[in-house]
Formats: sequence, C-alpha cells, structure tokens
Amino acid sequence: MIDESLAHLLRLQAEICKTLADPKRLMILHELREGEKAVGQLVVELGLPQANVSQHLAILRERGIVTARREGTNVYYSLASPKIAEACDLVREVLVDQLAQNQALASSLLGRK
Amino acid sequence: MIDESLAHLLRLQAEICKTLADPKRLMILHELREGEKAVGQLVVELGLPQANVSQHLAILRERGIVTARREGTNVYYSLASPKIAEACDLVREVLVDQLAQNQALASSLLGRK
DNA sequence: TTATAATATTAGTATATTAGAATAATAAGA
DNA sequence: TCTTATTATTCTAATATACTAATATTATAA
Repeated sequence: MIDESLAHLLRLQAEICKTLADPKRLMILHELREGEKAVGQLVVELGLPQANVSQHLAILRERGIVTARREGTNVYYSLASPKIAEACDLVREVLVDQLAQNQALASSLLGRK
Repeated sequence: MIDESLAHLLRLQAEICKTLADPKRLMILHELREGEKAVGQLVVELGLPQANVSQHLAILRERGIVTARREGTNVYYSLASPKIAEACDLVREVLVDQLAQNQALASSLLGRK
C-alpha cells in the first residue's frame, strides 16, 4: 500500500530521475564534477550547440541539480550537491554490473571460461 | 572532453535513469523492496489497472532492473540487484535535501527562525 | 550610446512516452 | 478439450521532450 504522501515523494523522485535521464545532461554533470564551469567552456568541451547546452542547463537548474553564478558576462555552473554525483556513480555501478553479467552470459554461451 | 566510449556509457546510464523516471515504476520498485511479489499482488497494492502494471514491469524487465520467475500461472517479480534500491535511496536523499533547503528558505523569507 | 561577448529564451517540428481498451498468450484444473 | 486465472501484448490517442534556428537578454567596453 502506498499512501498519498509517499506517492507525492515518488512523483518528485521521478522528476529528479527524469532530469538525469538524458545523455547530454549526464555529460554536463560529468564535466561539472571537475568543478564549476562557464557555459562557453561546456559548449567547447561537449561540442554541442550553445542553445542546446543552455536549454539543458536550464532544466538542471530548475530541478535544483546545478546552481548558477554570474560573473560579468559569464555564468558559471556547478553541482548543487555532491550527492548528485554519488547517485550517478551508483547508477553507473548498476550499469557496470549489468554489463558484466551480459559479458559472463555471452562467454558461457560461447563456451569460454 | 568526452570520448566515444564514455559517451556510450552515459547513453546507457541515461537509459537506466529513464527507467527509474516514472512514479508508477518507482511505486513498483518500492513494493518489491519488501521481497518478490506476483503481478496480481502489485495490482492490488498499487490500485492500478493490470495491463498498466504489466507494461511497466515489462519496461523494468527489459532494462534489467527486475527479474521475473514463473510459478504456475503466477509470475513473481523481484529487484535484480540491491544496488537499485540504494540508488533510489540516494536520489531520495537528494530530494529530501532539496525539500529541506526550500523549507529553510521559506522560513527565512517569512521571518521565522 | 553603440558595439560586442556571453548566455538565455522562443517557436516550430519531429520524436518518444504514457495510459486505456481490447485482445492474446500461458498454465492449471474440470 | 473447455474453462478459468493470471499475465502479456498491441494499437491508438494524448501528452511530453528534445532539437534546430532565430531572436532576445545581460553585462561590459569603446
């Protein structure tokens, strides 16, 4: 049984997951793990159109995943919380485990040890 | 800079996040933390149409988030890995932190201590 | 002010995701 | 085999998302 308050929490939780559910946003977060970066820097490093990077940053900002700081004409973005990175790491672990299992399965089907 | 192999990993990682990015699927995972459950059990506990529960289970299954075991006419689902639950917990922590911050902000704007 | 650099937003289009209804498939029992 | 219980799949309509191109905003400098 799931009461309304838990359901509400799960809806918000889904929002956060949705925000993390895009390869380009994950790339941005990956870059920001090295420290705060300006939009232009991200544009160069990711090789994406500026408008597109700004759009994704806006989504990350609205959901509170990153924070923005203006300095002159530059806007520097950084991770709002180290837990974001940790969560990404854990999802990555799940992924790596899956890949390892698939690998093992493939090997056994091919008769390798 | 992000090379192609990292980009590939991030695409897969986004897939997993996408799978976790739906309130109903999170409800299902929440229920499965108590142990394996049959589809009909989930249908009753979540109060959702059976077809819809099956659809979401199919998505979770395809992405390797849950595993299925048939016993007679029943199919029992369970979490594929405990790390899934951990990842959900961490995302939930991020959420709770955000809510706490908003709360603090609101209080300070209202002049409370 | 005008010009320039950096970033953000909007509009339009294409694609993807979700839910509901109907139906199919699978397994067990009469 | 026919029926019933349980679960899965397909199709469709509604909604949401992401991308590109164009334009707007913000801040600095000439």
